[in-house]
Amino acid sequence: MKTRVRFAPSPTGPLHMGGVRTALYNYLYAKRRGGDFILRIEDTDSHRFVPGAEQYIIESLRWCGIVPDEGVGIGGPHAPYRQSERREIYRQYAEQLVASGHAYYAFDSAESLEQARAQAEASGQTFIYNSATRSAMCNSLTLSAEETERLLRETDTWTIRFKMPLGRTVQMDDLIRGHVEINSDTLDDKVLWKRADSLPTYHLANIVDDHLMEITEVIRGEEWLPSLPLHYLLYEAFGWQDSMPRFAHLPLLLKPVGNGKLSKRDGDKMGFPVFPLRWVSPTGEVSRGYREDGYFPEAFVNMLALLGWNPGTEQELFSMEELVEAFSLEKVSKSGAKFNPEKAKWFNREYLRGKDDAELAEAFLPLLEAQGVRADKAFVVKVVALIKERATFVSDFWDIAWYLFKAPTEYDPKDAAKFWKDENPARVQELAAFVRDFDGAFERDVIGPALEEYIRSREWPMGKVMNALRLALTGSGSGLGIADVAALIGKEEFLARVDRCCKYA
RNA sequence: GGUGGGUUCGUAUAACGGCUAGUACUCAAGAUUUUCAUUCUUGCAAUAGGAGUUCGAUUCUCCUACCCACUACCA
Repeated sequence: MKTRVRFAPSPTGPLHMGGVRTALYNYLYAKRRGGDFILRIEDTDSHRFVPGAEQYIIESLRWCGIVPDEGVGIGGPHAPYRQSERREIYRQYAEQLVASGHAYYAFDSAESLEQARAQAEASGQTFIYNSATRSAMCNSLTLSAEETERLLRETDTWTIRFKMPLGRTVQMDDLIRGHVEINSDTLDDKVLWKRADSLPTYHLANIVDDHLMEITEVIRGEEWLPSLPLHYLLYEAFGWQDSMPRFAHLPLLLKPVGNGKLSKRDGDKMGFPVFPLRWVSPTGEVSRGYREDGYFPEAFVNMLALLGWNPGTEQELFSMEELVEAFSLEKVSKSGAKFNPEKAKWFNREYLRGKDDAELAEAFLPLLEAQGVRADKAFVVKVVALIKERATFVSDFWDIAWYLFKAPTEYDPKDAAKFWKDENPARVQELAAFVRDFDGAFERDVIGPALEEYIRSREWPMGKVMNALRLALTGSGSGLGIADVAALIGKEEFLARVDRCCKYA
């Protein structure tokens, strides 16, 4: 049987990086087994629907290189893939369950449920709508057939609840957690059909769609583990247990410090993105994204892949193809993974170094333009080659190498005090004179050694003079090698900068 | 409160029940370099606690502690 997995987010806001990881693991699992990855949108909660969220999800997956084989935005043999467009499908299944005695109509008002809960709480107990209490509630099991008929006909305020069996030990198997069992008496009669918007709840829609779409493995977040027994029982009630998918519940992504799962707040507080892409909420609130923060999608994906999974080898850098090749659910860990923003940066640094100079130059060009600099592409390629080992993001380039594009107009006071003193200004001027008369090629490996040789011949202290010269050329006492700077800015600019610095002082 | 899940250096993780508990990030020190960064080398640092099974337990069992999730007509 062909492997078919799905990622089924709810469009209630931007896709969290934990969600991206779930999508990624699904994708990797499918591709490893030559199967299909399906994107299904679970928008059965009309109240929490957020405009733009679905497009955001699609765009995020695209940016990460997680390409669905079927689903919203792509289509496929099981279309539509948006649950709100499948509402007619679910109704019959919900009623089938009522007909077979696995579910029933419930007419309890929100107030009466509230009251039941309050009452239970007052006596120190928790109200559970199940075999222990359902006989005292208002539903098709307690009402006469006629009354039920009447209510169904005359009102539209009914729900369908699953009739949780009494005294069952549900035996479950999870691909990551192994065997899990639970007594059904601790579970409640979950609502399968909501009166609120005439739609199924997650549980019903999810099971029906996974069945209809021939899903073979359900890989989802750990927060779903508590509802796994209900899902098992639902498959059983439908008589679908033979084709029931296997389940894998992924560990949660936790906040970098302290306890609890990673939330949007943590990102804001600690200065890292929680979302793949920048998101502007309908109320205008902005959340930063990995893409806009300058992360390469490959780095983001690589980092995410290793948060909760390991290849069993010491390899850390993986292309998507390599991830597909190496991925297996057996190597997914059980415990939650604290996200480490520093490691995320490390991954980006590694990927930045691996990029070729022309590509990086291309990415740098717009930033130069924003700084009002017009630069020749070939020149930028040379600059990038020199600085990429010093950067984490392309956006670091300007701060690292701005002085290769324009002359400094100010000089770091501390460095100036340290280096622009004693004989040094005079020495730098003498060096400039030497450079003026220098008729060798103005290249790194020619002018560099020439300068060194001159300094040595004059028996000046190498470090002090070089730093004074650096100050003149770059405005700072630290940075790129003098030979590189000199070669890149050229003889004329070299002389002009020394001249300007001397006058400035 | 109830139910379920989890627990190896600060973090991510490795270790068929068997070497001195490995690797990466971070941090520190040293080397290299004209400075900074890079690079290289070295170092710091962990099996939550307690019983049990076993010749031997990070690994299996139980108890305790702690953490997390769920406990909606949300997903």
